[in-house]
Amino acid sequence: MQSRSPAASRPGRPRSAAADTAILAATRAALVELGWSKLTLGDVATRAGVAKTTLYRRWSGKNELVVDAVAELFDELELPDRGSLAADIEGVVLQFAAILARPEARSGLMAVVAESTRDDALRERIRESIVERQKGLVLAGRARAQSRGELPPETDPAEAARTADLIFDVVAGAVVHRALVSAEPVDAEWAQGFTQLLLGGLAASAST
Amino acid sequence: MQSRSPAASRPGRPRSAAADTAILAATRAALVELGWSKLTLGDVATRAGVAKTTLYRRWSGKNELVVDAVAELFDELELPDRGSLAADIEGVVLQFAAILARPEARSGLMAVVAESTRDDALRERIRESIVERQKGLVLAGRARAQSRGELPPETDPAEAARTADLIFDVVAGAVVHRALVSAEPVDAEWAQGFTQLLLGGLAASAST
DNA sequence: GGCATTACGCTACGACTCGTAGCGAAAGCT
DNA sequence: AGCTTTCGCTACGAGTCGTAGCGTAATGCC
Repeated sequence: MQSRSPAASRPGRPRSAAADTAILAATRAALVELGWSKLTLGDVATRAGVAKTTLYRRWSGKNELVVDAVAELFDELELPDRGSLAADIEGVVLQFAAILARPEARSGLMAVVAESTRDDALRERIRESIVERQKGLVLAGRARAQSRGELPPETDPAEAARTADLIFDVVAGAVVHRALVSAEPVDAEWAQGFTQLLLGGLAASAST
Repeated sequence: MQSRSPAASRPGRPRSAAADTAILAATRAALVELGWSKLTLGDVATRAGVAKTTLYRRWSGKNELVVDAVAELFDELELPDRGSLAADIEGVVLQFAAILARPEARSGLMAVVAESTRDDALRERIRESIVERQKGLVLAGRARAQSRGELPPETDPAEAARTADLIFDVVAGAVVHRALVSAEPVDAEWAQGFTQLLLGGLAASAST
C-alpha cells in the first residue's frame, strides 16, 4: 500500500504482509475505542503485536496510517444496476452512509481531511485511495443513466467533467454533512428526499 | 462566551474581557501558522500574553477553545436581499466559501467536527455557535423566496422543517466538500453551476 | 553452505506537551 | 477597610513523540 514501486524482489528479509493487515486493523480498533485525538502509535503497535519501530518504518506518521486504515473501509463501495437513476443514487447514498455510520470512519475520516488542509501530500493520498473511488461511481452512474436515456449524452468533454465534479461534491458533501455535522441519520427516507431534490431541483421537490 | 449565566455581578476581580479576545485572536493566529495538530495551549497563552493557567480557567480544552475562535469568523454571515432566490443562494455560497478560504477556518473547523463525533457536548457547542446560524440563512432565504412567489408556501410544518434541513445539508455540505476535500476553488462560476443544479435539478441542469 | 542485505523486536533516550497545584499580587465590590 | 475572585508565575509528574542502537530472524545470491 505504501511501497509499490521498489517492491518487486529485493535482497534481504521481506516485510511481513501479515503485519500490515494487523496494524491497519489495530488502527481501526483504536479509532473506535479512543478516537483520533487519543490514538497513539505506541498503542496501535501494542494492539497489532508489533514493535513501535516497525510501525514507523512503514508509515511516516499518524496521518498516513489512518488514511490507509480508513481507505480499506471504502473497498465495499460498488454500484449495482438498480434499474433507474433515482434508485442508483439512493443506493450509493445509503452505501456511503453505511460506511460513515461506523465510528472508525466518523472519527478518522474528518480528522485526516482536516490535516490535509495543511499537507498536500496527505491530501493527494486521500484523493488517490478514497475520493477517486467515489468519483468513479458518479461517472459510472451517469453513463448508465445516459444509456437508459434518463440523461442526455454529453457533448462538451470539459463541461461533462465539470458537472461530474459538481454532482460528486453535492452528493458526498450532503451525506457527510448530514451524518457528521447535523448528526442525523442518513436513512432510506432521507436518501429518497435527497434524490428527489437532486433530480428535480427545488421547485419540483417542493411541489410534491 | 462560556459563562453567561452567572456573569451578572459577582464579588471579586472580574475576568478580563481583553484577555478573551486576545486569546481567541491568538488561537486563530496559531491555527494559521501551525494548524490544528501542532497547536499547543501553551503556545496560544504565550501569544496572547496571558498565563497558561488563565487559559485553562476559561476553556476546558483545545476543542472548546478552537470552536469559539472559529465561531467568530461566522459573524460576518448575513443574507442581503439580492432580488432573486438564485442570486441569494449564490451570495450565501460565496460568503461561506470566503470563510472557508481562510486557513484558520480550514484547519480548525474540520478538526473540531471530527472531534465532535466522540463528544456530544462539543457537537452541541458547534451547533449552537456555528451551525444554527447558517441554518437561519436557509430559513430566511426560503421565506423570502416564498414572499416573492418563487417557491410555494409550506403547508405541513414538519415537512417544511425536513426540507429545510435537507437543503441546508446539501448547500453547506457541497461547499465544504468542494473547498476542503476536492480542494478546488469555490468561485462565482461554481456557485452559479451549483445554484442552477439546486434549483432545476439534474435533468434541467444538463439541458442547458 | 556461506554471505550480504533487509526486516524485526526490544530497550532506552531527550524533547516536548499536558493539565494541575500552590503561591503572592492585583482588581474589583460593599 | 475587608472580602472575593482573578491573574501571572513556577514547578511538577505523567504521558507521548520519534529516533538510535543492538542482536536476531528471514530472504536472495553466489
